[in-house]
Amino acid sequence: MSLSKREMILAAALELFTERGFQATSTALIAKTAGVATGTLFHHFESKEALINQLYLDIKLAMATAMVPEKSMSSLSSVEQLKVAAAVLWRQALEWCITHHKEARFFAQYNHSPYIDKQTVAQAQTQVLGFVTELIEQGQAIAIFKPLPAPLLYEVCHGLMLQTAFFYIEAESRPSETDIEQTFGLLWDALHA
Amino acid sequence: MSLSKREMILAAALELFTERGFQATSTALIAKTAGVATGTLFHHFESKEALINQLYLDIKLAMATAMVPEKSMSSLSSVEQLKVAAAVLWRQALEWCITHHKEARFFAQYNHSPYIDKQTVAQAQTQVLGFVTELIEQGQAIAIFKPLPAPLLYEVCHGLMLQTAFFYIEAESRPSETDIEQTFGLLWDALHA
Amino acid sequence: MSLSKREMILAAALELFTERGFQATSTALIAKTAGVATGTLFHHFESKEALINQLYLDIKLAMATAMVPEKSMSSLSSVEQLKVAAAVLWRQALEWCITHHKEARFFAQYNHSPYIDKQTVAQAQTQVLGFVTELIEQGQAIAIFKPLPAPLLYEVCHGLMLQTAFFYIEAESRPSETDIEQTFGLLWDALHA
Amino acid sequence: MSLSKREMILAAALELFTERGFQATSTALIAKTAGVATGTLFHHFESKEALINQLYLDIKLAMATAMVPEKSMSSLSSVEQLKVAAAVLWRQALEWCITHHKEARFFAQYNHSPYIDKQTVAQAQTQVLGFVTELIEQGQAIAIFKPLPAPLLYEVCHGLMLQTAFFYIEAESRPSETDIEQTFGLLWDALHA
DNA sequence: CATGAATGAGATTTCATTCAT
DNA sequence: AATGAATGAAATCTCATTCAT
Repeated sequence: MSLSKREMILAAALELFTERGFQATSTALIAKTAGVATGTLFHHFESKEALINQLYLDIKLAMATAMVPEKSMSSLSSVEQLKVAAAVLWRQALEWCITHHKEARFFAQYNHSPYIDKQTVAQAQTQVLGFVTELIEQGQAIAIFKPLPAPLLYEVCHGLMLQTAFFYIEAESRPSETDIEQTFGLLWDALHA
Repeated sequence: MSLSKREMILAAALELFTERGFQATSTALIAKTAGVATGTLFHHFESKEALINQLYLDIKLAMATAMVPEKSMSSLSSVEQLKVAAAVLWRQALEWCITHHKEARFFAQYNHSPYIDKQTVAQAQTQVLGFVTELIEQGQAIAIFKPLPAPLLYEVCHGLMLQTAFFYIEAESRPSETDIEQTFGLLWDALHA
Repeated sequence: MSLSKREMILAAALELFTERGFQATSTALIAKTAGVATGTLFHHFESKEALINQLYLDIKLAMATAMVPEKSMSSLSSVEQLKVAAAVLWRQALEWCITHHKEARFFAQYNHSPYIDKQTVAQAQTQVLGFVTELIEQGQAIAIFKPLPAPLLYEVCHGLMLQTAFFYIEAESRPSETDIEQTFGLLWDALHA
Repeated sequence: MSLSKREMILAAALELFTERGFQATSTALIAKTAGVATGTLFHHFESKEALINQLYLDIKLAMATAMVPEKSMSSLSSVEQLKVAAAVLWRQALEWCITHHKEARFFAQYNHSPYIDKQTVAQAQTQVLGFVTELIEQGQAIAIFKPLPAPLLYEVCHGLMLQTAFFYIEAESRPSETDIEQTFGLLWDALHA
């Protein structure tokens, strides 16, 4: 068996939650799809909600791993450096979303859903995607980003990226090179002081 | 009684859906909160889903009424005119959201929820908030907005506004005059070619 | 329909709880036996526990009604009066138990069970069977009963009666006149100073 | 490790069964509390029911050992001898219950519970506590005890003792010397012809 | 002896909706 | 229009027990 039962449950849940929604997916169906007994699901996850929260963290982590910059964001001191770093993150995020259809749809649907604990969201924001906040604060430090609250700008970045990715996924098309540059412009211009 | 039973049901549903979520709110609780019998709810609305869709339309309409410009957007030909018109819409929308707490939370939660029919969303977008799309197309016509797909830009406008409003609501604070201008900048700069 | 659905549920629950035990009786079986839908049970009783507590109170009340003395116990001043009153209660209680098989078994099984709230037991003891406590205190007032705590003596009365009734029920026999007198002796002699 | 795993399982079961009830205590919880794996419990006991029956027997045996008279009860021929012997048993039983809190609660709860086999109860009554029945029959032989069925009187002894012990345990107090004598009077007077 | 992941039948409870009054 | 008792399918979660390691 290449995947552990736990992993098969998570995979089945991702598939079903994005295609049918959280409430419309029964735990029995998840278990059946994963090829395990219903009890097994509850052996690995305390509840259906615990399962979706774990899924959220796992996916955020996978996305962050795909985006993660090699150098710390706190050493960027020129506008050019910052813009290049931001553009790289934007491209990585968009491309990951496009090659990870289900995961992107999952975010689009569950990013602000009541099923995900605020605690889980906060954990993802600070621990997993902390480098985005770092970049924002760095940009504000050298006064090229608008002096709005950093958490608001973080949400703006996140929201714009997801909206853009979701737009192409829904349209079942892919952004061209130009689209990527243009849509990055949405973000950069929005942030720029 | 100043409010009809139908109106009391809608008010109770708004309160409960935003505070507890759609699924966590039973029709029995809505009826009890509204002070009517369970059967009465189904006299006025065909189903629980019909109820939330009606609520969505009602609220969108109320918000649009508060924002609605006096002149058509299609007659704007200069950058200045467009920017002023857009700024007015931004301010009106934000202020309405801040004085209509529950309604704003409702949008933040249900704007992309599976409980709202795509048909209802489309109806709101074209009939009720058509002037926003008009403004976007006008701006693209005179080449001051980025030449990205108009529906994508519509979503960007909507998303940024809700995110901003929700940020202040969650923080239980109010945006200052400067905040309003600065956050409008997020939108305007994002759109600007 | 001679019995309301609520009453049919209570009757079915009494039958099944005494024959199969609380845990071994599913709510589905109770509903089926009562000839109603499962949901109906939960329309009338908040939970399975609420059902058994209600049953407990109902039965206690029925037993008390069968035993209830015409005069207040607090006016008994001579030993003879007290003994006669006590003997009458003993006989009434035993006879009620013998003509109410199921109910008596129910008490024997659930009187000190964890499924019955302490609150429910207390309510039965003070409100429903208060006259027993009255008799005990009256006997202590004229110093013919042992000066032990009244609640302890109440438990002794109750326990001896149930044990005796249960003994005959289990043996599937009935106490003779002499048995009733002799067993009353167990109680009276125990209490007597 | 001073206690074998088997003993730790029994100790955990006693604790949990008395505090939470038989059904509300899962085998997984017993194992966890005992610090062993779930499977281990089933190596030592065939089933959850076998476990509680073993516990019942162990505790009955421990109590009997603490009460056990040095001489056989069948050689008592005078009222005085009998009364002294009975009083000793009463005191021993009460004191054991008071210094063995959990065990006493266990009896109060499970003495007539459906989880304990009738066979187990019978075994305890004849083999372990046979001397009580012996004493009763001896008293009836010399006509100082009421001529009621011996098993009924055995139940009366047992019931009165447990009720008394439980009363003090619940009240979190201890019986004084006088209380012990007075409560022994409850039993002796009840039995006395 | 010991482990603990896996099982799957079964339990309680919920809830949108209907309909006789 | 208004009521609220009744429905019964379906959902989540539990748990005693097994067995491969």
